[in-house]
Amino acid sequence: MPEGHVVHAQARSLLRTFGGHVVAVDSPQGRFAKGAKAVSGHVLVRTQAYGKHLFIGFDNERWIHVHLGLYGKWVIAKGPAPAVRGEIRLRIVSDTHHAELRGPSVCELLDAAGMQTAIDRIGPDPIRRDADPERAWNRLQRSRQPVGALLMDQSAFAGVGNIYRAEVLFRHEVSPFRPANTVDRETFDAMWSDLVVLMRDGVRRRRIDTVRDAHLPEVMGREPRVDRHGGEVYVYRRAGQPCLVCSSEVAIESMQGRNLYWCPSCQST
DNA sequence: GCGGAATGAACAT
DNA sequence: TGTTCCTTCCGCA
Repeated sequence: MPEGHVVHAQARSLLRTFGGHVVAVDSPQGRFAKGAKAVSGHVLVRTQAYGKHLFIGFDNERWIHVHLGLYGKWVIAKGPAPAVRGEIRLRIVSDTHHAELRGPSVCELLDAAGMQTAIDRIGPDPIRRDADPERAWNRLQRSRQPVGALLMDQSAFAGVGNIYRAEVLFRHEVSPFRPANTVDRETFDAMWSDLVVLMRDGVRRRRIDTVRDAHLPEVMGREPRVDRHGGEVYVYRRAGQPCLVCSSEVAIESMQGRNLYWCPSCQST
């Protein structure tokens, strides 16, 4: 159930754990049996994260492409793999460690060309050093969609999910309903730079903290309010509670099937 | 123990 | 706009 920062952290973790090692790969659940067989016994040589997409590369030029969706989960641990419990789509085992993947929305085998095709569909990712923010700016300028919807579009802002969307809009006092093409360059630049900082920080901490650095003096010194997702936030999942800055009630509304949280007072335009 | 919701996105209608 | 994928966790009996 991750946004992009978790996927990047997992990519690093998988590389640190299995990189350079021959691994046994299987699919106890059976749904990825063919793909697993194609890479099992090979060396896991690299991993890549683009937005919420994870790619695991092997020494036979094959990649496993994983997208966790809403439910997917990795468990990476030391020691031999335990007896199979539940539905394990993909399992990676080395002499010293094992990893189990459950519930992903995507787990497929790709060759180099297939991987490139997949990457081409993904927009710039603020966590990646090679991200080109101009691509995001171009999308923003050309879209009349609400900016709150465009921020969730993975071909425009890769890796941004419901929490980062809500929080970055709050931090820049932008209404989620403002048409994307009315956001000026200065505001976009500020939001992009902020996403770079917040999301990279998320990779390190493995959680989303947007209040931690107290970007607004009004919130300094307040009691931390840690959401059960494991981070400290301004508006995400705080509907009905007072805004940490102005004390108005945080609002909630469904936007394109997802719960959107914002402060109608701080983010009036 | 049960129901609902959840950091997502493709697909049908 | 609604359904589906399919897992985990939480709040509430």
